[in-house]
Amino acid sequence: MNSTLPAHESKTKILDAALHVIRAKGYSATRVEDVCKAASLTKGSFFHHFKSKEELALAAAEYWTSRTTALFVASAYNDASVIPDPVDRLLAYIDLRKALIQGDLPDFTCLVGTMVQEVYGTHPKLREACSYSIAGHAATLVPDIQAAMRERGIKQGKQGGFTAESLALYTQATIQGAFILAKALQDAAIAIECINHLRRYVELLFSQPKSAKEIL
Amino acid sequence: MNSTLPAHESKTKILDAALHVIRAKGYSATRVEDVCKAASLTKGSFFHHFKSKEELALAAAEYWTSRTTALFVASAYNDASVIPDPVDRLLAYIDLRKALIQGDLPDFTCLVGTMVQEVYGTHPKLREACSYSIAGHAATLVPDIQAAMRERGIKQGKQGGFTAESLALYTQATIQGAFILAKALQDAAIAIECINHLRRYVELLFSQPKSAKEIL
DNA sequence: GACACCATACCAACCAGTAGGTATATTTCA
DNA sequence: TGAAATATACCTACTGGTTGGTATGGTGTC
Repeated sequence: MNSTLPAHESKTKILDAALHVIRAKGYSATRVEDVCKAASLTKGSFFHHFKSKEELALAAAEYWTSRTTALFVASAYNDASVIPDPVDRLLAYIDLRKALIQGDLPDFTCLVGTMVQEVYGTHPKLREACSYSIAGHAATLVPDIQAAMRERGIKQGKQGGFTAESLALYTQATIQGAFILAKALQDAAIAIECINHLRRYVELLFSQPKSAKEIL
Repeated sequence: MNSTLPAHESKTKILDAALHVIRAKGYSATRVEDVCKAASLTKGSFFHHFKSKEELALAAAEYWTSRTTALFVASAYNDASVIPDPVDRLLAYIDLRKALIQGDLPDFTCLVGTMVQEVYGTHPKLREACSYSIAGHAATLVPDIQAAMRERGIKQGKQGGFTAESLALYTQATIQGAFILAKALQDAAIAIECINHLRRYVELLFSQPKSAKEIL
């Protein structure tokens, strides 16, 4: 899987173009010529680098995964030596997600979240790649959530309680949903407000160790 | 706008078919023949009832809006004479949303949430219809949220606080995002877990009037 | 001169929409 | 009343533009 380090500049240009076009129009509606035009290349070049449109989408999903992973790794939100409290690390992650909401919708929305809605029932490999991207990213939050739960004396439970994994996935669900509302209402501000609610939830969950036990 | 009461059975059959097919494959990838086949009709009949594919989608969005509105009106979750406490009404709504998650993904996911991701940048009228559906539904929650905030002494504020409208939209974002995760992970259970978190958030928000003032 | 890279020209399949027909209600009016 | 006129509902067959993918040929580079 060397597609995480694209060798050729043209291939990277195609992938970057795909990221933008697919996020703007969805997977089915993007024509490979749209991508070519956005990359300032022709179909000859495109099909030299990619066997098919679906393979492009697959590569784009992997490219997206590596790009976003690098972005979050570069940030220090989950570095315990910088932010000692796991709850603060979680909140820093949420603040980072909020800060990333800038520019036009195709610039900050999620490629795989957009694609998976169209392909989950028809393109198993693509669905798998999107799933891997989302679940993999969520998994990076689990250690901090577990540490936070341990510190605050919240135990993983099924009956009324919650697991660290489910909270991690919930953050992603909220963010994906925030993007949908932003697209529907054509307003990035609503996405930010949604993330503010997510932040408040995390604060409430981990800020009241005593009463939390009773309620949860 | 009499499309909320479709006169002809065939037209209704086409709309029902469209609801299912679009939720399964997305808007762009659904061919009108897919819809025709699902409705056991032919294209001739289809284009007799609808001018174009886009007009079908528009009608489907309106149909969806009226159908879902009727469903939630029929339920008593927001009837103050049945459930006196506004917080309990909110929680009853959330429980209802959870209970509706049954069957296959195309059966319980949201038509307009699926469509808007594909069309927000290319089909203004469709985007508008989707936006109307989501925002309109969210608006039905606002009175109960306002009542709950009033009772619990939570004031609408920008600085650190939140508005009833933003919380209403947040519930919808969470649910939409839960559907995305369910599609990605091919598992309805994850959607239910997300809604459990949403429920917990609402509980936490409105269950601690004293400490809430400090935190918020 | 061989190979990677990229362009132009082209093809075959697909698909939204049309043409034109039949059958059955519904309305009009002698 | 009942037959002609009209409108509605639905069908089969076709078309024309689109689009994913190919064939082929050129150009730079090792």
